[in-house]
Amino acid sequence: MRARRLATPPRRPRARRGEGELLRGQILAAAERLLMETGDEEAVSIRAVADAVGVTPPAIYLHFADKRELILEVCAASFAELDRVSEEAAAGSSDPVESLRLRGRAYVQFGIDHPEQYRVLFMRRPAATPDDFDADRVRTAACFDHLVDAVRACISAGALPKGADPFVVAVELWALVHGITSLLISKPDFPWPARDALVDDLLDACVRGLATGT
Amino acid sequence: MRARRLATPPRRPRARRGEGELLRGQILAAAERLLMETGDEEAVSIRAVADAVGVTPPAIYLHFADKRELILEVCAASFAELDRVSEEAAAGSSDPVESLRLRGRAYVQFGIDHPEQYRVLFMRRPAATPDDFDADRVRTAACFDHLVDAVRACISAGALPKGADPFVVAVELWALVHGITSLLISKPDFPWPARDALVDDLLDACVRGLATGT
DNA sequence: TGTACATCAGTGAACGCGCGTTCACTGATGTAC
DNA sequence: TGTACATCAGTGAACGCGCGTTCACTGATGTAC
Repeated sequence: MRARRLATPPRRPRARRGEGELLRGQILAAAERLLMETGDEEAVSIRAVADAVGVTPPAIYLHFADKRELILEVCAASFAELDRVSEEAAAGSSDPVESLRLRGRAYVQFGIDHPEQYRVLFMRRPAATPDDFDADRVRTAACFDHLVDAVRACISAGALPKGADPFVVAVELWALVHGITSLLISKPDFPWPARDALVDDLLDACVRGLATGT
Repeated sequence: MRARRLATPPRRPRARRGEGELLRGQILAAAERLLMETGDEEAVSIRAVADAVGVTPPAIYLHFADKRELILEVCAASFAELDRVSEEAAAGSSDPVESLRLRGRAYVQFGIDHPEQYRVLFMRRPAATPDDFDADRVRTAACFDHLVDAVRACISAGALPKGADPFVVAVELWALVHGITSLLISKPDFPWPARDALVDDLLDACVRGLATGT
């Protein structure tokens, strides 16, 4: 999809001296807003962001080295947000398995609410440059670690076998909720069963199955 | 990623009269090969395909209305291939649960072997036009129906409860293997546990859990 | 057996597009004296 | 209190790129007479 250009983009008044950093925040906000509104990473071009802020394209380069850096920063914010809503939801119950359910639901809900961010975070081709990879890995791990902790809590509570590897179980649960989330995003017209029930049923079945495993 | 252009693309000899259809097949083959080699849908441009075949870009339009139609046809072939390898693998055991395991493994293996095709089929933004959607839905369903049948076999064999809805269970199992497959593709550098064991464990846990469900 | 002709299978050049990025510049604003 | 000046926060125009697609054409090939 190509971006539509405004005939006369409204011009933002130039920042006063010492307030140049204001633009940086506005660029990030505009980039995220474009991602939400267009639902298309391709539409978030340097020119489109500049238009949205009311500034000329070269002004972007006063605050970001290149396009990669801009997108990366937007992703970092989304990662933080996903981690935040997951933690918040998980705090909704003191029962570790119920907490895991809530966490799973929140994860899927984040994907539904921010499909293009989710796509960039988890469904994109891995970046070509090592720099991107490092940043990606660190952030994935940060978010993932909380899930591993949640699995440990289930093991401690006896809902999962004492001998279970928390990391492996976390990977399995991640794959599970990611599978639901990404399919909902990619195939919105498929006749899906009720979403929350799907998440709950599958998580429950998995936890039960792992609990009774060989 | 931008495609590199060859300085002097080798020229394909013109087909003889009545053999114009040969080019169609060569175009499809080249498009699929480009998808495999570059691992990037963006690299499969009309010009790149034409270069690969040894023909000029307008020649493509003698056989395909536009780019969309060309990509769609490549996808259809991949869908058929995925269905074929799944069925073949599933035939490897007469035990319905073991058969399901084999099917799951084959599905994941297909994704690993054809990451860019898998991405186009299952991880892409849903197409904007109704035409694309229809074709997509039909093909998804064709492949999906075999999974529903496999679930029915498990129910008949008593491995899953008599009251289970085969469609819902199939959706859950699809989400499960898709989750593993798509994460392996998107995050190849994540420290994944052994792949086949992951698929088997998760599928088994899920089937056990569903069997002992409320 | 020869030749005019229709057709098939393409070619070559160009269209307008949006993209990321660079470069030389400008004009308002605060500050030193 | 006034003014020269450095600096900050941008602008305007252009670069070369690859893209999908269109259009007028051409040259080999088979066929009808």
